Amino acid sequence: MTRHLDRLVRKLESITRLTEDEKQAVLGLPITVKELGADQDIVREGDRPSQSCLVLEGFLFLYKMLPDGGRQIMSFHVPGDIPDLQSLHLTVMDHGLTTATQSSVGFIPHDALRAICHAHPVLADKLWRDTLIDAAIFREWIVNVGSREAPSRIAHVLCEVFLKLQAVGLTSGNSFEFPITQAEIGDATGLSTVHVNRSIQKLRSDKLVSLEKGRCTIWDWDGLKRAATFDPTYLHFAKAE
Amino acid sequence: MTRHLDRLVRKLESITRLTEDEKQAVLGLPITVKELGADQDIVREGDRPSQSCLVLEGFLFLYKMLPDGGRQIMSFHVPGDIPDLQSLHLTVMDHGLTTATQSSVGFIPHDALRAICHAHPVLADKLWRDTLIDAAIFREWIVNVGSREAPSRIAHVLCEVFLKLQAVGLTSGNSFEFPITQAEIGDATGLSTVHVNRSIQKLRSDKLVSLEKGRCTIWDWDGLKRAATFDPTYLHFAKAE
DNA sequence: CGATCCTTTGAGCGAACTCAACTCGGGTGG
DNA sequence: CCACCCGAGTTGAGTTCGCTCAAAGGATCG
Repeated sequence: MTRHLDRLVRKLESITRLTEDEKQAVLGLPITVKELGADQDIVREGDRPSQSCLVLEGFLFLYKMLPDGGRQIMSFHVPGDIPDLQSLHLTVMDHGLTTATQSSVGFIPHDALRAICHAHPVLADKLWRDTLIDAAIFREWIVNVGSREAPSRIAHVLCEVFLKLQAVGLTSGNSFEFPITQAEIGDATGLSTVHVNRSIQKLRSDKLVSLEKGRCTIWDWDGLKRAATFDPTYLHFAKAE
Repeated sequence: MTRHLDRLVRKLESITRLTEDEKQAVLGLPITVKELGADQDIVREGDRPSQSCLVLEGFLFLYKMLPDGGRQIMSFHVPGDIPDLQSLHLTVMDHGLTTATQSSVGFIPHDALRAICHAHPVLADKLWRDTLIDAAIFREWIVNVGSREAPSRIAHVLCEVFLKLQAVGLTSGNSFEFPITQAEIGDATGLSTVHVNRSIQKLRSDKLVSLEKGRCTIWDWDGLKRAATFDPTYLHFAKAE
């Protein structure tokens, strides 16, 4: 239990400060752990879940299906994230949540979250902050798909995932696991699979990054940031504020 | 004072239920009203505001400037909205907030908001919900700029603004004030001004909507929704849940 | 009654799309 | 053990949606 909730504590400490008391409260949350394969829906559009999902291992993403059969991915989630914490106060899911890879997730009942929030109002503010950072990421994604060229969009996603993983200690040097297919990258950036492929080749030939066998290695962080016009302010890490 | 805060009460009642007690608490918030012309920045990227802004009259939008001089608008805001409520828990602004038109706005100190949240934990949850709905709107905008064709993107924005205005009683029949320039619509949808113009002509010739002299009239709501692939679920109105 | 901002139109260009085929690697079963 | 299959990545060619550049009409206002 505690071992799993450590992931959440670490994530929260990357975006805020927790008192010892709050830390204990988080570690005391009830959690049910579940192993899932790739491409498993955790919640679907229209669901009314009574629990939220803490990522323990693997990659998840939020998405909406389009009438024409297309799919728009709206965020990637890594261990420590609670991708559907919002369902605590929004009854009906307006999007789906799926595993991109084999994953381990923990479910925390809404009742327990509500209880902890009312018992620790300042901790509630910090969970609120977490959802506000998710919102800030959505805003940045609007910029990404709305105004950047194809290679920049992809570079931006890579910068973001790298920093999110680094914040919870899941990078090794300049590289990290990134088992996301080019089709998924396309759904996240509003590009066709073919164009994603050619754009990645561009990033590769510019010696910025390599992306193969489910692993991403950043050869030139400054160059990648520049290509992405990436500014990490929107991630609102604690150490930056 | 109370007269101004009525706007906020009405907005909150469109997305949640307020007890009499909570209503009184909201109406008791301190507020400083200010009249602003068009194109006035209220907060800028990098600011650390100590108050949030309640829209009383007019249109506001959130935006980010791009290195190339471009601008991405990430949301439009109408009376009753608190576009920067998030600054309550995110120290540094990662975007700007500007008036699109002559506007009247009220400023509410963060201290007062924090106090009301800790005194009324359930009301705090409802304000949290409000920010979560904003996040849901950002998600839908990712879909909008990421996967829809030009006329659909514009139609979608019109559907959204119409329902948001209707929820606070600011539509008259099938029409509403929409004093947003085509250049701004372009910045919001990731399209060039020229292409916005041609796309609006398409919507017009399809007899869906007219858009002139700062007013939008919807001739065929179902057709417009269809063109936009608009599903209002993401707005999370109280009556729908 | 210019000045200015917004909208509209025309024409050529380019980024990204679609369709289609081929490669490569890992798994599975005969 | 190899043949096959399937999913993911890659490549080529033609097309299209939306862009840029440029300029001409309205509308509104001092």
